[in-house]
Amino acid sequence: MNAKASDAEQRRAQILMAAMELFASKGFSATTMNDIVAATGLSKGGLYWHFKSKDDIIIGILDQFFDPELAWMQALVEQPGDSAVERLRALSAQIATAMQSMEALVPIMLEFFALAVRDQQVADTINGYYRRYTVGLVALLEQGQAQGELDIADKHTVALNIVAQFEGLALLWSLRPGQFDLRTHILTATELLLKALQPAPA
Amino acid sequence: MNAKASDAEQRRAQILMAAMELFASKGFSATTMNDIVAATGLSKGGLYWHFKSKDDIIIGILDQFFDPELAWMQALVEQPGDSAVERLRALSAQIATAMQSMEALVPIMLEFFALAVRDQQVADTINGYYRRYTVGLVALLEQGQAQGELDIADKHTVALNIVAQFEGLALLWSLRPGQFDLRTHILTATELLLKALQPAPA
DNA sequence: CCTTCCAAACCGACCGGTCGGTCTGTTCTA
DNA sequence: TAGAACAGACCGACCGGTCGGTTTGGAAGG
Repeated sequence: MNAKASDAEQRRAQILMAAMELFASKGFSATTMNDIVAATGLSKGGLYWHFKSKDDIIIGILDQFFDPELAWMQALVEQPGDSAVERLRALSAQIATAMQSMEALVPIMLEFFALAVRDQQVADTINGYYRRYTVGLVALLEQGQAQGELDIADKHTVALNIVAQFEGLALLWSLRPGQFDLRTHILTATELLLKALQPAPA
Repeated sequence: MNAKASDAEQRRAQILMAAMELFASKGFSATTMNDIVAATGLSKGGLYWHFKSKDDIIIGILDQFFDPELAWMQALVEQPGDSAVERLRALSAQIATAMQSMEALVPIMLEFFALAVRDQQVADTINGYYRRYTVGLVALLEQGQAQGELDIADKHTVALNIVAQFEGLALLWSLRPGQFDLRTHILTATELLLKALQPAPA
Protein backbone atom coordinates (compact mmCIF):
# COMPACT_ATOMS: atom_id res chain seq x y z
CA MET A 1 0.00 0.00 0.00
CA ASN A 2 2.78 2.34 0.88
CA ALA A 3 4.62 1.16 -2.18
CA LYS A 4 1.45 1.60 -4.20
CA ALA A 5 0.85 5.13 -3.07
CA SER A 6 4.46 5.92 -3.72
CA ASP A 7 4.26 4.40 -7.19
CA ALA A 8 1.17 6.40 -7.99
CA GLU A 9 2.83 9.55 -6.77
CA GLN A 10 5.93 8.86 -8.77
CA ARG A 11 3.83 8.31 -11.86
CA ARG A 12 2.01 11.56 -11.17
CA ALA A 13 5.29 13.38 -10.79
CA GLN A 14 6.59 11.83 -13.99
CA ILE A 15 3.52 12.96 -15.89
CA LEU A 16 3.81 16.46 -14.47
CA MET A 17 7.46 16.61 -15.43
CA ALA A 18 6.80 15.50 -18.99
CA ALA A 19 3.90 17.91 -19.26
CA MET A 20 6.05 20.76 -17.98
CA GLU A 21 8.63 20.20 -20.68
CA LEU A 22 5.96 20.17 -23.35
CA PHE A 23 4.17 23.19 -21.94
CA ALA A 24 7.46 25.06 -21.77
CA SER A 25 8.27 24.49 -25.39
CA LYS A 26 4.82 24.63 -26.99
CA GLY A 27 2.61 26.48 -24.54
CA PHE A 28 -0.52 25.24 -22.85
CA SER A 29 -2.99 25.24 -25.68
CA ALA A 30 -0.66 23.93 -28.37
CA THR A 31 0.26 20.98 -26.19
CA THR A 32 -2.26 18.20 -26.62
CA MET A 33 -3.13 15.38 -24.33
CA ASN A 34 -1.81 13.05 -27.00
CA ASP A 35 1.53 14.84 -26.81
CA ILE A 36 1.65 14.17 -23.10
CA VAL A 37 0.58 10.59 -23.65
CA ALA A 38 3.45 10.11 -26.09
CA ALA A 39 5.96 11.83 -23.84
CA THR A 40 5.08 9.72 -20.83
CA GLY A 41 4.95 6.46 -22.74
CA LEU A 42 1.53 5.87 -21.23
CA SER A 43 -1.79 5.52 -22.99
CA LYS A 44 -4.74 7.86 -23.00
CA GLY A 45 -6.48 5.73 -20.44
CA GLY A 46 -3.44 5.59 -18.23
CA LEU A 47 -3.01 9.33 -18.32
CA TYR A 48 -6.65 9.97 -17.49
CA TRP A 49 -6.41 7.52 -14.65
CA HIS A 50 -4.03 9.91 -12.89
CA PHE A 51 -5.45 13.24 -14.04
CA LYS A 52 -9.05 13.93 -14.73
CA SER A 53 -8.46 16.66 -17.29
CA LYS A 54 -5.90 18.85 -18.98
CA ASP A 55 -6.69 21.66 -16.57
CA ASP A 56 -6.03 19.26 -13.74
CA ILE A 57 -2.50 18.77 -15.02
CA ILE A 58 -1.96 22.52 -15.36
CA ILE A 59 -3.19 23.14 -11.84
CA GLY A 60 -1.01 20.30 -10.64
CA ILE A 61 2.00 22.07 -12.07
CA LEU A 62 0.95 25.43 -10.70
CA ASP A 63 0.55 24.07 -7.19
CA GLN A 64 4.21 23.20 -6.89
CA PHE A 65 5.67 25.72 -9.28
CA PHE A 66 6.55 28.54 -6.93
CA ASP A 67 7.26 26.52 -3.82
CA PRO A 68 11.06 26.25 -3.94
CA GLU A 69 11.76 29.99 -4.07
CA LEU A 70 9.45 30.64 -1.17
CA ALA A 71 11.34 28.17 0.97
CA TRP A 72 14.63 29.94 0.39
CA MET A 73 13.13 33.28 1.23
CA GLN A 74 11.65 31.87 4.44
CA ALA A 75 15.00 30.49 5.48
CA LEU A 76 16.70 33.82 4.89
CA VAL A 77 14.25 35.78 6.98
CA GLU A 78 14.63 33.47 9.91
CA GLN A 79 18.39 33.48 9.71
CA PRO A 80 19.46 35.09 12.92
CA GLY A 81 22.23 37.56 13.49
CA ASP A 82 23.38 38.41 10.00
CA SER A 83 22.99 41.94 8.76
CA ALA A 84 19.81 42.58 6.80
CA VAL A 85 21.76 44.25 4.03
CA GLU A 86 23.94 41.20 3.60
CA ARG A 87 20.91 38.96 3.62
CA LEU A 88 19.28 41.05 0.90
CA ARG A 89 22.44 40.71 -1.16
CA ALA A 90 22.44 36.96 -0.54
CA LEU A 91 18.78 36.78 -1.52
CA SER A 92 19.33 38.46 -4.86
CA ALA A 93 22.32 36.26 -5.62
CA GLN A 94 20.24 33.23 -4.75
CA ILE A 95 17.38 34.35 -6.94
CA ALA A 96 19.73 34.83 -9.86
CA THR A 97 21.10 31.33 -9.43
CA ALA A 98 17.69 29.79 -8.97
CA MET A 99 16.25 31.48 -12.03
CA GLN A 100 19.17 30.50 -14.20
CA SER A 101 18.85 26.90 -13.15
CA MET A 102 15.17 26.95 -13.99
CA GLU A 103 15.60 28.77 -17.26
CA ALA A 104 13.77 26.12 -19.25
CA LEU A 105 10.69 26.59 -17.09
CA VAL A 106 10.39 30.34 -17.39
CA PRO A 107 8.06 30.09 -20.40
CA ILE A 108 5.58 28.24 -18.20
CA MET A 109 5.60 31.18 -15.84
CA LEU A 110 4.56 33.44 -18.69
CA GLU A 111 1.79 31.02 -19.56
CA PHE A 112 0.56 31.18 -15.99
CA PHE A 113 0.58 34.98 -16.05
CA ALA A 114 -1.50 35.04 -19.20
CA LEU A 115 -3.83 32.46 -17.70
CA ALA A 116 -4.19 34.29 -14.40
CA VAL A 117 -6.03 37.14 -16.07
CA ARG A 118 -8.87 34.80 -16.95
CA ASP A 119 -8.70 32.16 -14.25
CA GLN A 120 -9.29 33.26 -10.69
CA GLN A 121 -7.83 30.10 -9.20
CA VAL A 122 -4.56 30.66 -11.02
CA ALA A 123 -4.55 34.33 -10.08
CA ASP A 124 -5.17 33.50 -6.43
CA THR A 125 -2.35 30.97 -6.34
CA ILE A 126 0.14 33.35 -7.91
CA ASN A 127 -0.98 36.25 -5.76
CA GLY A 128 -0.68 34.08 -2.69
CA TYR A 129 2.89 33.37 -3.62
CA TYR A 130 3.71 37.03 -4.14
CA ARG A 131 1.95 37.96 -0.93
CA ARG A 132 4.03 35.55 1.10
CA TYR A 133 7.15 36.69 -0.67
CA THR A 134 6.32 40.29 0.07
CA VAL A 135 5.66 39.53 3.70
CA GLY A 136 9.09 37.97 3.97
CA LEU A 137 10.71 40.97 2.34
CA VAL A 138 8.90 43.36 4.65
CA ALA A 139 10.21 41.39 7.62
CA LEU A 140 13.74 41.66 6.26
CA LEU A 141 13.37 45.39 5.67
CA GLU A 142 12.02 45.87 9.18
CA GLN A 143 14.95 44.03 10.64
CA GLY A 144 17.25 46.25 8.63
CA GLN A 145 15.56 49.35 9.88
CA ALA A 146 15.58 48.15 13.47
CA GLN A 147 19.31 47.66 13.22
CA GLY A 148 19.80 51.11 11.71
CA GLU A 149 21.03 49.72 8.42
CA LEU A 150 18.14 50.97 6.33
CA ASP A 151 15.78 53.92 6.21
CA ILE A 152 12.47 53.03 4.61
CA ALA A 153 9.35 55.13 4.43
CA ASP A 154 6.85 52.59 3.15
CA LYS A 155 8.14 49.07 3.59
CA HIS A 156 5.27 47.37 1.88
CA THR A 157 5.55 49.47 -1.24
CA VAL A 158 9.30 48.98 -1.34
CA ALA A 159 8.91 45.23 -0.91
CA LEU A 160 6.45 45.00 -3.77
CA ASN A 161 8.78 47.11 -5.89
CA ILE A 162 11.57 44.63 -5.23
CA VAL A 163 9.38 41.75 -6.29
CA ALA A 164 8.35 43.66 -9.39
CA GLN A 165 11.96 44.46 -10.20
CA PHE A 166 12.97 40.81 -10.08
CA GLU A 167 9.96 39.63 -12.05
CA GLY A 168 10.51 42.32 -14.65
CA LEU A 169 14.13 41.33 -15.07
CA ALA A 170 13.13 37.69 -15.42
CA LEU A 171 10.66 38.74 -18.07
CA LEU A 172 13.18 40.69 -20.14
CA TRP A 173 15.66 37.91 -19.67
CA SER A 174 13.29 35.30 -21.01
CA LEU A 175 12.68 37.41 -24.10
CA ARG A 176 16.38 37.73 -24.89
CA PRO A 177 17.88 34.30 -24.53
CA GLY A 178 21.63 34.49 -24.35
CA GLN A 179 21.83 38.26 -24.67
CA PHE A 180 20.93 39.27 -21.19
CA ASP A 181 23.08 38.76 -18.14
CA LEU A 182 20.41 38.19 -15.54
CA ARG A 183 22.81 37.98 -12.61
CA THR A 184 24.45 41.32 -13.34
CA HIS A 185 21.12 43.05 -13.64
CA ILE A 186 19.76 41.54 -10.46
CA LEU A 187 22.87 42.42 -8.48
CA THR A 188 22.93 45.95 -9.91
CA ALA A 189 19.29 46.45 -9.05
CA THR A 190 19.93 45.30 -5.50
CA GLU A 191 22.89 47.63 -5.06
CA LEU A 192 20.90 50.58 -6.42
CA LEU A 193 18.12 49.80 -4.00
CA LEU A 194 20.42 49.48 -1.03
CA LYS A 195 21.97 52.81 -1.91
CA ALA A 196 18.55 54.44 -2.09
CA LEU A 197 17.62 52.97 1.29
CA GLN A 198 20.79 54.03 3.05
CA PRO A 199 20.00 56.04 6.13
CA ALA A 200 21.11 59.65 5.97
CA PRO A 201 24.32 60.19 7.91
CA ALA A 202 23.62 61.79 11.23
CA MET B 1 -10.51 55.04 -54.86
CA ASN B 2 -9.26 57.10 -52.02
CA ALA B 3 -12.51 56.57 -50.26
CA LYS B 4 -12.30 52.86 -50.98
CA ALA B 5 -8.79 52.49 -49.58
CA SER B 6 -9.79 54.41 -46.50
CA ASP B 7 -12.81 52.16 -46.09
CA ALA B 8 -10.65 49.07 -46.26
CA GLU B 9 -8.27 50.49 -43.68
CA GLN B 10 -11.12 51.43 -41.42
CA ARG B 11 -12.51 47.92 -41.71
CA ARG B 12 -9.12 46.51 -40.88
CA ALA B 13 -8.87 48.75 -37.86
CA GLN B 14 -12.36 47.79 -36.78
CA ILE B 15 -11.53 44.11 -37.02
CA LEU B 16 -8.31 44.59 -35.08
CA MET B 17 -10.17 46.48 -32.38
CA ALA B 18 -12.82 43.80 -32.03
CA ALA B 19 -10.16 41.10 -32.00
CA MET B 20 -8.22 42.92 -29.31
CA GLU B 21 -11.21 43.01 -27.01
CA LEU B 22 -11.81 39.32 -27.50
CA PHE B 23 -8.16 38.41 -27.11
CA ALA B 24 -7.98 40.49 -23.94
CA SER B 25 -10.87 38.70 -22.32
CA LYS B 26 -10.41 35.15 -23.65
CA GLY B 27 -6.80 34.90 -24.73
CA PHE B 28 -5.48 34.09 -28.16
CA SER B 29 -6.24 30.42 -28.43
CA ALA B 30 -9.65 30.48 -26.80
CA THR B 31 -10.79 33.20 -29.17
CA THR B 32 -12.06 31.66 -32.38
CA MET B 33 -12.34 33.20 -35.79
CA ASN B 34 -16.08 32.77 -35.47
CA ASP B 35 -15.97 34.90 -32.33
CA ILE B 36 -14.28 37.65 -34.28
CA VAL B 37 -16.73 37.20 -37.11
CA ALA B 38 -19.61 37.64 -34.70
CA ALA B 39 -18.02 40.64 -32.99
CA THR B 40 -17.39 42.48 -36.23
CA GLY B 41 -20.76 41.71 -37.74
CA LEU B 42 -18.96 40.44 -40.81
CA SER B 43 -19.00 36.96 -42.27
CA LYS B 44 -16.27 34.38 -42.38
CA GLY B 45 -15.49 35.26 -45.95
CA GLY B 46 -15.48 38.97 -45.24
CA LEU B 47 -13.07 38.52 -42.37
CA TYR B 48 -10.72 36.40 -44.42
CA TRP B 49 -10.82 38.98 -47.17
CA HIS B 50 -9.00 41.40 -44.88
CA PHE B 51 -6.79 38.96 -42.97
CA LYS B 52 -5.36 35.81 -44.35
CA SER B 53 -5.18 33.94 -41.06
CA LYS B 54 -5.64 34.18 -37.32
CA ASP B 55 -1.90 34.71 -36.91
CA ASP B 56 -2.15 37.57 -39.37
CA ILE B 57 -4.60 39.29 -37.03
CA ILE B 58 -2.37 38.71 -34.03
CA ILE B 59 0.64 40.12 -35.85
CA GLY B 60 -1.47 43.04 -36.98
CA ILE B 61 -2.23 43.84 -33.36
CA LEU B 62 1.36 43.37 -32.29
CA ASP B 63 2.67 45.74 -34.95
CA GLN B 64 0.84 48.70 -33.49
CA PHE B 65 0.63 47.62 -29.87
CA PHE B 66 3.71 49.28 -28.44
CA ASP B 67 3.88 52.29 -30.70
CA PRO B 68 2.18 54.96 -28.56
CA GLU B 69 4.47 54.62 -25.55
CA LEU B 70 7.55 54.84 -27.71
CA ALA B 71 6.37 58.11 -29.18
CA TRP B 72 6.00 59.69 -25.75
CA MET B 73 9.44 58.57 -24.75
CA GLN B 74 10.94 59.96 -27.92
CA ALA B 75 9.30 63.31 -27.30
CA LEU B 76 10.66 63.45 -23.76
CA VAL B 77 14.22 62.75 -24.78
CA GLU B 78 14.20 65.48 -27.38
CA GLN B 79 12.65 68.00 -25.04
CA PRO B 80 15.31 70.63 -24.65
CA GLY B 81 16.31 72.48 -21.56
CA ASP B 82 14.37 70.74 -18.81
CA SER B 83 16.29 68.92 -16.11
CA ALA B 84 16.78 65.22 -16.76
CA VAL B 85 15.55 64.39 -13.28
CA GLU B 86 12.32 66.23 -13.88
CA ARG B 87 11.89 64.54 -17.22
CA LEU B 88 12.37 61.14 -15.62
CA ARG B 89 9.69 62.03 -13.10
CA ALA B 90 7.42 63.18 -15.91
CA LEU B 91 8.10 59.97 -17.79
CA SER B 92 7.08 57.76 -14.92
CA ALA B 93 3.95 59.78 -14.32
CA GLN B 94 3.10 59.51 -17.98
CA ILE B 95 3.68 55.77 -17.99
CA ALA B 96 1.37 55.35 -15.03
CA THR B 97 -1.36 57.30 -16.77
CA ALA B 98 -0.88 55.49 -20.05
CA MET B 99 -0.97 52.08 -18.47
CA GLN B 100 -4.07 52.86 -16.45
CA SER B 101 -5.87 54.05 -19.55
CA MET B 102 -4.93 50.86 -21.37
CA GLU B 103 -5.76 48.58 -18.47
CA ALA B 104 -8.11 46.45 -20.54
CA LEU B 105 -5.32 45.66 -22.98
CA VAL B 106 -2.73 44.51 -20.47
CA PRO B 107 -3.83 40.87 -20.76
CA ILE B 108 -2.88 40.97 -24.43
CA MET B 109 0.61 42.03 -23.42
CA LEU B 110 0.89 38.90 -21.31
CA GLU B 111 -0.30 36.83 -24.24
CA PHE B 112 2.42 38.36 -26.37
CA PHE B 113 5.06 37.58 -23.76
CA ALA B 114 4.02 33.95 -23.63
CA LEU B 115 3.97 33.83 -27.41
CA ALA B 116 7.38 35.47 -27.79
CA VAL B 117 9.07 32.48 -26.25
CA ARG B 118 7.97 30.34 -29.16
CA ASP B 119 7.66 32.80 -32.01
CA GLN B 120 10.80 34.58 -33.12
CA GLN B 121 8.92 37.27 -35.01
CA VAL B 122 6.98 38.22 -31.92
CA ALA B 123 10.13 38.15 -29.82
CA ASP B 124 11.96 40.37 -32.28
CA THR B 125 9.16 42.91 -32.35
CA ILE B 126 8.96 43.14 -28.57
CA ASN B 127 12.71 43.23 -28.19
CA GLY B 128 12.91 45.97 -30.79
CA TYR B 129 10.49 47.98 -28.72
CA TYR B 130 12.45 47.50 -25.52
CA ARG B 131 15.68 48.26 -27.31
CA ARG B 132 14.42 51.59 -28.56
CA TYR B 133 12.97 52.35 -25.19
CA THR B 134 16.28 51.57 -23.53
CA VAL B 135 18.17 53.74 -26.00
CA GLY B 136 15.92 56.65 -25.12
CA LEU B 137 16.44 56.08 -21.42
CA VAL B 138 20.19 55.90 -21.83
CA ALA B 139 20.10 59.24 -23.65
CA LEU B 140 18.11 60.74 -20.79
CA LEU B 141 20.54 59.36 -18.23
CA GLU B 142 23.50 60.69 -20.17
CA GLN B 143 21.95 64.13 -20.30
CA GLY B 144 21.42 63.93 -16.57
CA GLN B 145 25.01 62.98 -15.98
CA ALA B 146 26.32 65.69 -18.31
CA GLN B 147 24.40 68.24 -16.29
CA GLY B 148 25.73 66.87 -13.05
CA GLU B 149 22.31 65.78 -11.83
CA LEU B 150 23.04 62.07 -11.84
CA ASP B 151 25.93 59.74 -11.18
CA ILE B 152 25.61 56.50 -13.09
CA ALA B 153 28.18 53.77 -13.45
CA ASP B 154 26.57 51.64 -16.15
CA LYS B 155 23.86 53.55 -17.95
CA HIS B 156 22.74 50.67 -20.11
CA THR B 157 22.25 48.33 -17.19
CA VAL B 158 20.41 50.99 -15.24
CA ALA B 159 18.18 51.77 -18.21
CA LEU B 160 17.24 48.11 -18.63
CA ASN B 161 16.58 47.91 -14.91
CA ILE B 162 14.17 50.81 -15.20
CA VAL B 163 12.33 49.11 -18.03
CA ALA B 164 12.21 45.89 -16.03
CA GLN B 165 10.92 47.73 -12.97
CA PHE B 166 8.03 49.23 -14.90
CA GLU B 167 7.17 46.02 -16.67
CA GLY B 168 7.30 44.10 -13.42
CA LEU B 169 4.98 46.57 -11.76
CA ALA B 170 2.58 46.33 -14.68
CA LEU B 171 2.68 42.57 -14.31
CA LEU B 172 1.86 42.56 -10.61
CA TRP B 173 -0.78 45.18 -11.20
CA SER B 174 -2.51 43.11 -13.84
CA LEU B 175 -2.64 40.17 -11.46
CA ARG B 176 -4.30 42.17 -8.71
CA PRO B 177 -7.06 44.16 -10.29
CA GLY B 178 -8.25 46.89 -7.98
CA GLN B 179 -5.85 46.06 -5.16
CA PHE B 180 -2.72 47.61 -6.52
CA ASP B 181 -2.08 51.32 -6.84
CA LEU B 182 0.09 51.29 -9.93
CA ARG B 183 0.79 55.02 -9.88
CA THR B 184 2.08 55.02 -6.32
CA HIS B 185 4.38 52.12 -7.01
CA ILE B 186 5.75 53.63 -10.20
CA LEU B 187 6.37 56.99 -8.58
CA THR B 188 7.97 55.38 -5.54
CA ALA B 189 10.23 53.28 -7.74
CA THR B 190 11.30 56.38 -9.61
CA GLU B 191 12.07 58.32 -6.45
CA LEU B 192 14.09 55.42 -5.07
CA LEU B 193 16.06 55.23 -8.27
CA LEU B 194 16.73 58.95 -8.37
CA LYS B 195 17.96 58.79 -4.81
CA ALA B 196 20.29 55.96 -5.68
CA LEU B 197 21.65 57.87 -8.65
CA GLN B 198 22.22 61.11 -6.77
CA PRO B 199 25.79 62.25 -7.16
CA ALA B 200 27.82 62.22 -3.98
CA PRO B 201 28.09 65.70 -2.48
CA ALA B 202 31.49 67.19 -3.18
C1' DC C 1 -28.62 60.35 -67.48
C1' DC C 2 -28.90 55.68 -68.02
C1' DT C 3 -26.83 51.23 -68.87
C1' DT C 4 -23.03 48.11 -68.71
C1' DC C 5 -19.41 46.18 -66.49
C1' DC C 6 -15.86 44.93 -63.27
C1' DA C 7 -13.40 44.32 -59.23
C1' DA C 8 -13.46 44.95 -54.40
C1' DA C 9 -15.96 43.46 -50.58
C1' DC C 10 -18.75 40.28 -48.58
C1' DC C 11 -21.59 36.00 -47.62
C1' DG C 12 -22.25 31.48 -45.35
C1' DA C 13 -22.35 26.60 -46.18
C1' DC C 14 -18.96 23.44 -46.03
C1' DC C 15 -14.56 20.57 -45.22
C1' DG C 16 -10.61 18.13 -43.42
C1' DG C 17 -8.66 17.46 -39.46
C1' DT C 18 -7.80 17.78 -34.50
C1' DC C 19 -8.63 17.76 -29.75
C1' DG C 20 -10.22 16.71 -25.10
C1' DG C 21 -12.38 13.24 -23.21
C1' DT C 22 -14.83 8.41 -22.84
C1' DC C 23 -15.43 3.57 -22.79
C1' DT C 24 -14.67 -1.15 -22.95
C1' DG C 25 -11.77 -4.10 -22.14
C1' DT C 26 -6.89 -6.27 -20.48
C1' DT C 27 -2.88 -6.82 -17.37
C1' DC C 28 -0.60 -6.65 -13.23
C1' DT C 29 -0.11 -6.98 -8.33
C1' DA C 30 -1.06 -7.78 -3.60
C1' DT D 1 -9.67 -12.53 -7.33
C1' DA D 2 -10.58 -7.73 -6.49
C1' DG D 3 -9.21 -3.49 -7.62
C1' DA D 4 -5.52 -0.48 -9.23
C1' DA D 5 -3.24 0.69 -13.41
C1' DC D 6 -3.10 0.79 -18.09
C1' DA D 7 -4.26 0.10 -23.28
C1' DG D 8 -6.17 2.10 -27.39
C1' DA D 9 -10.17 2.44 -30.37
C1' DC D 10 -13.56 5.62 -30.59
C1' DC D 11 -16.64 9.92 -30.29
C1' DG D 12 -18.72 14.30 -31.03
C1' DA D 13 -17.82 19.01 -30.88
C1' DC D 14 -15.41 22.37 -32.84
C1' DC D 15 -11.93 25.04 -35.25
C1' DG D 16 -9.26 27.37 -38.87
C1' DG D 17 -9.66 27.92 -43.32
C1' DT D 18 -11.90 27.45 -48.24
C1' DC D 19 -14.82 28.23 -52.04
C1' DG D 20 -18.39 29.28 -55.23
C1' DG D 21 -21.53 32.61 -55.46
C1' DT D 22 -23.70 37.48 -54.41
C1' DT D 23 -23.81 42.41 -53.57
C1' DT D 24 -22.17 47.06 -54.35
C1' DG D 25 -20.29 51.26 -55.92
C1' DG D 26 -18.09 53.72 -59.13
C1' DA D 27 -15.83 54.11 -63.87
C1' DA D 28 -16.68 53.75 -68.89
C1' DG D 29 -19.40 54.14 -72.85
C1' DG D 30 -23.23 55.64 -75.40
